[in-house]
Amino acid sequence: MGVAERRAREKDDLKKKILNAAAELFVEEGYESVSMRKIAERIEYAPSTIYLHFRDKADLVGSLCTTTFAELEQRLEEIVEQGLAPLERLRKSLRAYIDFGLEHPSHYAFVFSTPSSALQGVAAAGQGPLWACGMGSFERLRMGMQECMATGAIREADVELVSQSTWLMMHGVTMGLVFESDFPFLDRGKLIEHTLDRIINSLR
Amino acid sequence: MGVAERRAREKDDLKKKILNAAAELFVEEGYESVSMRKIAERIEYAPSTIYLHFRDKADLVGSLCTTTFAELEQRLEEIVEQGLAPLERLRKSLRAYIDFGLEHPSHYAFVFSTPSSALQGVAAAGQGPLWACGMGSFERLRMGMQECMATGAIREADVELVSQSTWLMMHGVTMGLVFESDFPFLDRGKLIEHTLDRIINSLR
Amino acid sequence: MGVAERRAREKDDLKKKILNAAAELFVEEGYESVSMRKIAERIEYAPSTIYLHFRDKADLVGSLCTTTFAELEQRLEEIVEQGLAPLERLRKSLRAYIDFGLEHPSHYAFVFSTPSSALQGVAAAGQGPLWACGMGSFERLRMGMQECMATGAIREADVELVSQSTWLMMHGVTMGLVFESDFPFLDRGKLIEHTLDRIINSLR
Amino acid sequence: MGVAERRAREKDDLKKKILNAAAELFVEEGYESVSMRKIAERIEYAPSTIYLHFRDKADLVGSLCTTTFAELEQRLEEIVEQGLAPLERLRKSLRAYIDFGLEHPSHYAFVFSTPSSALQGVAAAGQGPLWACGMGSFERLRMGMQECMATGAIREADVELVSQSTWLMMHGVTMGLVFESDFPFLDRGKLIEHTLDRIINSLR
DNA sequence: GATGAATGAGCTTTCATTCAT
DNA sequence: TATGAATGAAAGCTCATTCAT
Repeated sequence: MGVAERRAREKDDLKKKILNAAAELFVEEGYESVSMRKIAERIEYAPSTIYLHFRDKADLVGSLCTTTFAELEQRLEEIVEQGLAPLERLRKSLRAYIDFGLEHPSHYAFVFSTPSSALQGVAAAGQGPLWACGMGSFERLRMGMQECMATGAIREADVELVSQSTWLMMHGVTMGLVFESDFPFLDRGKLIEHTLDRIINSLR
Repeated sequence: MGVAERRAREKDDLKKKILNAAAELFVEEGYESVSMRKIAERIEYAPSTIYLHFRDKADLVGSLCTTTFAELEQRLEEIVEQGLAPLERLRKSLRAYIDFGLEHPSHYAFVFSTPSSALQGVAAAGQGPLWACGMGSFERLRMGMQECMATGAIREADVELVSQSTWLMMHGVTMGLVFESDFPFLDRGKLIEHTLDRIINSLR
Repeated sequence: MGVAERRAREKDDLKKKILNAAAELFVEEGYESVSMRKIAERIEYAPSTIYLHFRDKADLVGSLCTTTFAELEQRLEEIVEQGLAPLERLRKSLRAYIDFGLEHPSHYAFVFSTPSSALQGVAAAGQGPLWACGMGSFERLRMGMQECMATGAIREADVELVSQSTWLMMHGVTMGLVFESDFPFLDRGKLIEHTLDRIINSLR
Repeated sequence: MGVAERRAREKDDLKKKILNAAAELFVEEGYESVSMRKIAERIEYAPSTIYLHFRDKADLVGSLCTTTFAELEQRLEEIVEQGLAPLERLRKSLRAYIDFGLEHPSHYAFVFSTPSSALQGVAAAGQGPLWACGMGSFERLRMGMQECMATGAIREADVELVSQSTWLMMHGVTMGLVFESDFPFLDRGKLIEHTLDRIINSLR
């Protein structure tokens, strides 16, 4: 039994290793130029080994997104559980979103900068468009927004409109910092806080 | 002399033809699905002919981006020439930026979501990172911002900080709308205007 | 002892199970589309288990052919035992040969249309060329022929020549019907009987 | 112009070289284990070069059959033009059929021993089942048969039945000699003539 | 005796690129 | 200036096989 458990754990470890290598490569080199071979090379396994853990490339990519955003959702969940005031909770969530992106630049960039046309197979393989796996998190944003309005923390407005608009701006911050990493940005922390201020303030 | 001129003109014509064909394919199918072969086919020349005008694919694509972003700069230039009030001019410029992105989604996405490491050639070919071809436009944004502060149209602040922050948000709107084209966004026009309101208001 | 016996029986059982599964797949999909994996799947064992019973794929397929052609020989044997008149016995044997081919098309085709060079293993594995497993049956044909001549049922002639010639024609009927299964043949039964008439008559 | 002609000739030569290499390999190793790579290797070209001459594997295989049987048909045509007596012409044609097979064992064997299941692509690619390209020759056999009956050279009978039956036997001789090349056949020439005697005699 | 993990060789095909003409 | 022929590298994926457990 101990043996079976260890095996299962090892198997899972390798799966994660593959996912991480894939995410890194996707961002370093762009989705299209990442091959199963390169992933295998990076983890120093034979290409065919990957197929023991993922049905095909689409399956791998699908898993990548799912696992990635599951983690984001969990972080947001944790913030909710802290029982903060609505506006503070909103701000913390936004900040967590950006931080998540900066900590997982590969995953974030992959999900949001892979043209869906390049991923027909992935969608076909199962879960619809890539961004779909981020919907849970978006849902949370919308709820936070609603709550803020309900408690008067921010101005009343079309929740959906405000949420989408907010996400777009947040997305810009994350993508910009993740991708244009060699752009001469000012101190990132300051830049993020300043932008959060603007985003939040424009809600009042 | 007349002969030499005609030749030069013809040479230039073909170069433009190639760029146009590439741009079309680029828009229709995205960077990775554009092949030298397809470009050649579309203009009814042999693939090898392209190499008489461009060192390689990266060179071609690089030219494409430069040319295209030159257009953005020109649009912003035209807005400047309209002699509007600073704030109005700023807003028009921002809107023009987004519109430009939506009209050239492939180019925009390519410039801002292609990791430089995926393009051995483009950078090597000369002009540094891809986003560099957008620097002229960023410059204009900064100038507009400065002018608004100078005339009191917006609050005084660190121009660079405010400009970078603004660009990040603008970038989010553009990238979001360009990339997640099947996300159930509300009416795009309304969404853009609403977000512009927020961005501008948060400057006051 | 009882234990050892049971084990031996079980081992043999699995071997047969493997052969049966292989034969089924063989018939359903043809030699090249049969993979060790598919065989293993069908009997619900791990692929590697097969290697405990057969040296390699060639060995497995070799066994398959041997086993199957042993059945042909047995059928011919049974006909001999029926104690018919020589000519009638000859005809029945010929018919049995064709029927056997039509009932085991994959095996028949495999044995007679697999170039030995494609099977490094089978020959190396032991019994020489694939067709060798049909030699026993050919032997019987020759004996039947001889008997017919001895009893005056057919014209005297070079037994070997007549036997080889007969086999060639028989082989054509079998292979033709087996392989060109979508050729618009007339009623197969009639076609076979007519051809048998010609083959037999040309012996008189 | 001379240049263009030479080029066209060279191109054709290479195409034929590819086809020959393919045919050889198909028979030496069996259809399924022949790869584009192996074909390329044999003619000492890069695999990708083949694709300059054939759209894909199915196209190559299709061409192989077409060209092969075109030659057979032409040989039969030449015999018709010799203006022989019907029965003699029939016999000569049958002999030509066998000789053709023995001279092009690779092509013959390929056409008649490649399971259609292995060739879905080929059929899809165009000309239906592989044997279809031999129909022209079969047609000629039927016509010869009819003529023999009309002139009383052979017994009256169902032309289609007799033709199919004859082809089956002929096919056996050809396939047997081509494929079981290491079987201890008697002198091939004698064996063929003897069998032809039997086939022809059984028509009277 | 049986297995799961892993591998290496192989497959068809596409692509950017070169070079003699 | 323009081309056609050719190439080498790479892609995703499958398979027979091995080996430690």
